Amino acid sequence: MLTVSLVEDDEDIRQSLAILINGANGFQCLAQYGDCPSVIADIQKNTPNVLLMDIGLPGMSGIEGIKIIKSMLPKLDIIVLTSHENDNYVFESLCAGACGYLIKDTSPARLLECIKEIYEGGSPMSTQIARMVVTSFQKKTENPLSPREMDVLNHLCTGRSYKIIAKTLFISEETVRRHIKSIYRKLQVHSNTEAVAKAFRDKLI
Amino acid sequence: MLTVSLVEDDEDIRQSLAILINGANGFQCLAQYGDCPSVIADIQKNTPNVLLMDIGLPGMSGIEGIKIIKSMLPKLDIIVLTSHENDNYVFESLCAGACGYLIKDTSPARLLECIKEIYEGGSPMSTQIARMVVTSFQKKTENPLSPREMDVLNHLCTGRSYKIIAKTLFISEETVRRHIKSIYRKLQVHSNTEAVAKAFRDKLI
DNA sequence: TGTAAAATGACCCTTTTGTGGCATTGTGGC
DNA sequence: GCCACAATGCCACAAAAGGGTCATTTTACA
Repeated sequence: MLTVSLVEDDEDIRQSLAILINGANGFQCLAQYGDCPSVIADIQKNTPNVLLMDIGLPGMSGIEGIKIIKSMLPKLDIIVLTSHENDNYVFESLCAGACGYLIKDTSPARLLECIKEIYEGGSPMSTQIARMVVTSFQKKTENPLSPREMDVLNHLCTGRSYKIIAKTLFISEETVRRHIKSIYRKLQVHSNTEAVAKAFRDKLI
Repeated sequence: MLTVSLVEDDEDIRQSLAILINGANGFQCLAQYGDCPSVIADIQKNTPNVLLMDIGLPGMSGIEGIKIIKSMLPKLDIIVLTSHENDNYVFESLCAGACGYLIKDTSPARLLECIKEIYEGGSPMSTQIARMVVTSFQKKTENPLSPREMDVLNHLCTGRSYKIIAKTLFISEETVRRHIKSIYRKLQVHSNTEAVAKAFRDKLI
């Protein structure tokens, strides 16, 4: 028996979901919650196989809730079920620890299938959402830095000093310094840490 | 008419795929290649809507090939079609620029569906592969750094000097220095750039 | 209640960085 | 051939960071 708990502030939707789950063969709705604090208080006593949660909740945001729940039960599979296919919500939910992301117009049959999928180690999401995720994975094709500057930047990321970088690349320390100045100008930063952080955020490395 | 080109070293498989695609309504196989150099040489003259490629190719690896092709045609949709569901291949392919990842036992009907999906802005992949991608997205739940150390690290990532961090956090510069020493010890690094790089790689921030 | 970890602060000294300006050589595109 | 840009190099000085060693207070947990 696959147990599912629900977090959803809309009474009607919550009831419908519970009926759907309890009516399906092999599924059982373990608990229902209307907000984050209640699920956080109860989830360790009543742990379901899968948690289905809305993120547009009153009070504490669902994203925050996911983070807290995940810190308590790292292995719990959480599916976000929301009405908006907004980019930020998708990324924030997945970063926070959700493993699946569905929009509310998902058909009942597909919803049950997704619950089964996540339980079996999958990550159900629409193919459009998968594209968002994959795209954010990929390195930038337009890179303002020259190949040599990338060399220097890569060495910088491993914590090497200018002196060591110079030796490694067979150039003088002054040239390393020159490349770094150029990197700072192009990335619009003013220190090595900021350059490294920007390089990671912009997916240059 | 949706045009598809193939990169696959196995003559038989390539022929079967071409027959499948040409036989389907609304699909056309534009070109076939047996290795990366040939597709790289020809793809700009004969650009398909979707490129279906194996990555276990003789000579230049498919991953390298994808990088080069993507740098020439950033908007081309590439589906990796491979026999192994190996973690590294998945990540490397997606990082290199592939938008879909299918294993070779995908049914002909599903394959056509996937080609259509990627063309329509989706990212076809199995739900297990989606899980790998999503997992690699998520922040670490075990974080060796204390909350205060995380504060300092976050400021470090924005390129702030110890002096500024001290002012912002209402502590002395010496305490900032102390936290940083502690961060270095825990992350086993010896410079600010290395700490920032490790924090990003370990998904602490 | 004791102990460990977190958070705070200080001093000293060496090394590294950031920034300013200046200059040469090669390479690819128009 | 000219121009932009990448890549190379040098000097000097102020600011920042790294690595020691020292210490106190609070908090959390067994």
